[in-house]
Amino acid sequence: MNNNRTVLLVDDDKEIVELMRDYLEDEQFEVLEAYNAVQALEVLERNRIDCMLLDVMMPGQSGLELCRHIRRTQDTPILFLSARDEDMDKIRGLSLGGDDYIVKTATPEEVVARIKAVLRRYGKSDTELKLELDFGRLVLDVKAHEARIDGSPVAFSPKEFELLSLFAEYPRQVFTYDQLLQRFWEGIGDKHSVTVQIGRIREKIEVDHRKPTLITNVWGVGYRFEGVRR
Amino acid sequence: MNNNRTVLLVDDDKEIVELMRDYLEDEQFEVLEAYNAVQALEVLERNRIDCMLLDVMMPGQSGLELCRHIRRTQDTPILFLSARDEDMDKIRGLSLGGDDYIVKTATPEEVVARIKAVLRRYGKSDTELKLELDFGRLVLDVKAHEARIDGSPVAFSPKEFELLSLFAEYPRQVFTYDQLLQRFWEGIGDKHSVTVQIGRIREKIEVDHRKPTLITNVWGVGYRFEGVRR
DNA sequence: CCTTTTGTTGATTGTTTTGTGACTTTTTAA
DNA sequence: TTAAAAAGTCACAAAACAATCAACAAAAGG
Repeated sequence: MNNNRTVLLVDDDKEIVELMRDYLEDEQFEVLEAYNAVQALEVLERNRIDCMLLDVMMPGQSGLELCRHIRRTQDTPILFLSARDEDMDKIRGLSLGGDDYIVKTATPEEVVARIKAVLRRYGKSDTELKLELDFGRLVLDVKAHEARIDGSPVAFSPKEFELLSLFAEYPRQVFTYDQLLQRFWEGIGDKHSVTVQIGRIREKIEVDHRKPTLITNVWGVGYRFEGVRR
Repeated sequence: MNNNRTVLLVDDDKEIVELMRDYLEDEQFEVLEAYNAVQALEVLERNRIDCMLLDVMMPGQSGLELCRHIRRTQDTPILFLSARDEDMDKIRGLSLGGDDYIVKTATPEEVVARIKAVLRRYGKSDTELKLELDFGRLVLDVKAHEARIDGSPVAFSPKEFELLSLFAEYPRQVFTYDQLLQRFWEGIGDKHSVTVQIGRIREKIEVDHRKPTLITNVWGVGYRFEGVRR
């Protein structure tokens, strides 16, 4: 009897599947495979899985449809795998609190780390989730809606705090202007608004806000949070 | 004489109740059952329970109403059982630190584990044992429904006292307008009511009610109690 | 039945936030 | 090296928000 966590890999690229399987099995995961949506559904009928790694852009848009189907029938965390950032909007519409998404350029180590993170988060309840995000100099107390720099509280506006929380929840992940606009400006708005908002956050959290090290800009793409959880 | 923990199961689906009862009795829990809100209230009148497992979506919205009633009369940890994620907002408004939330796809083993976790957490907290909340200048005697400022009793209206007690029980935690409306105004009502009520409490507990230090506002979010337990 | 207490609503005032435009600086690539 | 594009800064005005006072309605108590 195997008591390990089971992960279902769904990707039409066999090489990727095999690569990921090796990594995951090294980490004591039980791995199931599927190369298209139909196969995935078959596997899902016969097996109980803990988490699914899903390529969104398989032939025939079927990745998204598969996801929709799963969302209707069960509540399994999904890790979306996507080559392009543009699909993000669609994915966001389908994803739930336990989900995550990864760009294909990510290393297998990163993917494994994300899967572990998702499972850790999912197994726990809302109340059990760690609510203090500690990055050393910067600490976010989500429950108290408070940010502290070097121990002392610093006031953030609602939008600032929401933005910062999102960044802090997903360190080292790039958020594009479009993603941020979608999420915090209802899709309508100017890149400029993002820039200004980021600037205001930086003023408060950076040592030298002219040379930001905590929220860095990825030229032509967006922003990334560089903090490391303690 | 049975010295075990007592769990009340409330769900209109008898199968689920029976399934859960078997699992819980295997784990040496004392189990009480109810198939609707009315029955649940009857059971609650006659028995002391340690924890309640409550289906939120029973016929007639009665799950949430039942919860509201319990929250007004006693402080028992509730494990919310819900089929969908959408109910989360309402639940969050009613739940407290000790509570938890489970989706219906969870296995019985998971549910049992969660119940144990909730009881472990709940049993530890000494907040429940002490009936006097002492913040120095302000002392709340929750049982006696009495508040004292600098030793002398001050009159609070029922709503004022309930609000203040909630804040005092969970210092530094932000309560949003929505959460407060859910809990004290049956979900219907105006933000304004909250503001005014807070204003009246502040008049009584703050040194300078123009510059509140005990109940502070978190812009665009809600209120937070800043007192420190002695 | 009247008085008192308690809760809600409206109007007003003062404060905080936030998007925008003008302008500067940095980065990239030719 | 330079020009174009992207990012950053700053200040200002409009919009959103909170606090307060006062008036009103509803409930409770005698």
